[in-house]
Amino acid sequence: MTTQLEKVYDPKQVEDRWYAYWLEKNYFRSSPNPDKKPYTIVIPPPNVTGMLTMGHVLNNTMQDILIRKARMAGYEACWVPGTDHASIATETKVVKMLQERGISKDQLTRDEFLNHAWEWKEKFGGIIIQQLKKLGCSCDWERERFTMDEGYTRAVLEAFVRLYNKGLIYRGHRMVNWCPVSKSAISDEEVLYREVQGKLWYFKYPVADGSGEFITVATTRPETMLGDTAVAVNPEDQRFKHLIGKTLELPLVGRKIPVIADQFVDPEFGTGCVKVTPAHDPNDFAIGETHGLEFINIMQQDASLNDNVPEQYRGLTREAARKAVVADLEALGLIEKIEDYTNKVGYSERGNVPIENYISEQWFLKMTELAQPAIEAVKSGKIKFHPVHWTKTYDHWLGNIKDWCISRQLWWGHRIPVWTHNETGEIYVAVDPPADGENWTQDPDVLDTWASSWLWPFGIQTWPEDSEDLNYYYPTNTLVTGPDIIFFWVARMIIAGQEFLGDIPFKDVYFTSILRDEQGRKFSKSLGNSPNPFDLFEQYGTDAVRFGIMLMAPQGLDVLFTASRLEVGRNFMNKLWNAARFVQMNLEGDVPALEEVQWDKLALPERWIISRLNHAITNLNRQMDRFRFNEGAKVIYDFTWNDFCDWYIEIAKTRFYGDDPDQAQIARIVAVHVLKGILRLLHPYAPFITEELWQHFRNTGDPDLIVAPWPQVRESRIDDTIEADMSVLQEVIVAVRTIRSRMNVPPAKRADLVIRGPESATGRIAGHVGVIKALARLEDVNLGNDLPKPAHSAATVVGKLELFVPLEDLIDLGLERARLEKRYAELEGHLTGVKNKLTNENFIDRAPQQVVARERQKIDDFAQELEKIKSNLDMLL
RNA sequence: GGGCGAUUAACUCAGUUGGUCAGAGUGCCUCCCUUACAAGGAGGAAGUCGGCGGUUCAAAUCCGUCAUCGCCCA
Repeated sequence: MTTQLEKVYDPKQVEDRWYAYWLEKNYFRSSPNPDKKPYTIVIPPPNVTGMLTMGHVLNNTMQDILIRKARMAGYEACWVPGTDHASIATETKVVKMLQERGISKDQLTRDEFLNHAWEWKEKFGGIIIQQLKKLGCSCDWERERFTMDEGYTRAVLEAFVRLYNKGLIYRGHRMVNWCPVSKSAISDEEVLYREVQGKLWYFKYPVADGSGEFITVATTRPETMLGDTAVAVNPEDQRFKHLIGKTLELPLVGRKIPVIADQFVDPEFGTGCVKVTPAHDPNDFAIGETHGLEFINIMQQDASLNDNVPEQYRGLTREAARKAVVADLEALGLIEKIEDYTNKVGYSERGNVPIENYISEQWFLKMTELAQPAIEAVKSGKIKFHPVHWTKTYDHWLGNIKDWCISRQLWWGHRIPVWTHNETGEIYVAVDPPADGENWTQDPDVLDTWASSWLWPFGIQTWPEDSEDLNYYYPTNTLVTGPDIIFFWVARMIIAGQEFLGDIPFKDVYFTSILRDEQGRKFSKSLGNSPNPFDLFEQYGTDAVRFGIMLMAPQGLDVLFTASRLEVGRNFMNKLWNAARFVQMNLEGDVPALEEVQWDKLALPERWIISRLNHAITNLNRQMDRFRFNEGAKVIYDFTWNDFCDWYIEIAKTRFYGDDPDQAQIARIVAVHVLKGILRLLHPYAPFITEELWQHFRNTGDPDLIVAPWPQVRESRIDDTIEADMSVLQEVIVAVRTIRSRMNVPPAKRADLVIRGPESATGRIAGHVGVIKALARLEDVNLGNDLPKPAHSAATVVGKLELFVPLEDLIDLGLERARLEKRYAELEGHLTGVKNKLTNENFIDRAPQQVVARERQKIDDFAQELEKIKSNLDMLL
């Protein structure tokens, strides 16, 4: 028991101090302990260039909750942090930084560029790690990893070599998604499709037989016609059968191209004739292969036109080329019409420009075979998804998986470990370069970043070397991540775990909500609608932000985030603070543990609050076990605010200020016991304030809260009879308060109360008249079997009890009648409903006995209350 | 085109294997600066559980269908 608490909780005084203390005490540190079960989480490694967003706050708070609870519950809790190197994003930033210094990437050698990149990473990378510390994350920072660390890099290369040796990796000229900004291939998953208002241009291609006949094709991309090598029609299409096999002359280019027949062509679309550009469209690529067409690449890496087009178009951007082609065809009278057309265009996720379909030589990973164990792992329930519906999305993707393009034409990343002999052309694939390096040339490409982060759950350990850590911590327990990377990362990690370790990487996957603003728009940099977490920490306190966002994150739905909703969190922290402050004000010296008090000395309210506490522990455990972070927060909130503050503390006041020192001491013991229980339960959600308060209440020998034991449920302390009795007491108090309020009795005025009812009912509350008096602000309270209704009194019914509050001349008969009539009408409604049920023979026959009995009981209760209300109503007339 | 999800009070959400008078927070109304907290306390009003149909003794809950909104895939 140290110094008095301030009147208002001030997070700034508290947060950094405790974080530093925990670090100093090494509480986040984990090492294999054979006496404990491990509980492991690997952080979804944020981008090394990244800054903390509200999405990170949501996601990492959940991980911290899980890990802190596990630590308290006696697991060897280990949360491994780290960052990933984010090939494209980082390289883009470094290129931009160099540009600002007047350096272009082309002027630099690869090594020079990488030196700049590392320098940049050392200077700016990892800001987000510091930010996670502000959030309170209890990661084992000594285990922090970066995907381009030396050990991790070896793991990535090892994985490549193993897959290559199994024949699962191949190199080939394929059509890939090409980002003209980063001048690199990207995977299917990195392409985002957007609806674009475009045009459909109808071009006339002349038949090269001098007949003057034309074929009209429709296209959304005029500039690609410079690379056309055929026109295709459906073989069944009567309109064009006669043209199949004929030759066309491609306008502007003059190339002779055939008319071919292919089932693929949809006669309904456009004109039923399609231009075929095998080098720049995936469908046309397939047609080109079937029909042995010429593949003419007309673009350079930045999507400007190359030398395979007529001179006047060379070097034009695709946009300029489109204008030029349309204008030139127009001039030749070869445009039949132009229509408005909405289509979906693939955009590069990083470059934010339309991608090109581009043929180039790339490395691919065969996925079909690898996917099978991953499908099985989830189907069999070895890995559980929360919410479960994501399994369908997962199954569908893996069931239709295509080969993965894993090479990127970048420098920042893991360089593909393949060397070609300068003379013999021999291929060498290994983690380490060939001994006679000068005779070999290494593949210039780097691996897709996801082809390194898919190893994360074991790449952070010593893999491929075996070790105690790897064996102890793998498989990990829970992965918390966003559903937007279910394919990019989650599915691939499962594949990698099965492939390289023969075991799943984690047992549970929790998919977080996606954060949106009030209008339902995703938070994004470009919209500028994303709040800065640090402003929120400043404004509300970190605990309040953590708790508030947990409270507002629904299951499997997006979060409509508004900062003002964090007020609930702030208010709650302040409420807790003041409850603790009040308890502390009433303590005298050390408070013994609850266990040292004889149980039968505890009165109804004390037994009740302890029963409620045990309920709260049970409910919180249950909600946490099923990853209902929002429901868990609510359990703590409701128990603390409603049961503890609104009821127990108010009752404790009667003990503290009463004349029975034994009861006062018991109330102190119970209040401290419950408060410490709350602090323990809340700690994972709100680590700072709880640790601070704990230090004011800890007894000698208590550990720090972060490592204090998680509360155990004591089944024997959950007592339904006690809870039922207490709820009668509460109902009586609320009923009197309602009468007072309705009858406009001033709060300061003490009223009297007569309680009439059978001994069986009055006996249960007779010992608690003091509590009723204090909480309902009463002077005299009389209980009895056949007390008369006092004159001029308001009446109400609680169960078998009739309550009368004498109001002398204050009573407003109109108000009282209205109040009783309302209740009367309600009861009649319920009674009719129940009667209808009970006169239904089918119900009596088929519903379970208990249900029927319950309805019979209800009919009695309603009828009795109705009777009492009616008689009181009659007396008013 | 295929799939997934949502629709419950003015707003944001709970509602477990179908069975108390459908709940909470915010907001709203009334009263109160009562010796923990006005970031508070007490009380109150507020719902055709998206529509229609079905199963059942009984449906917010299960089934079908339609509507609206959102997401993913093609």
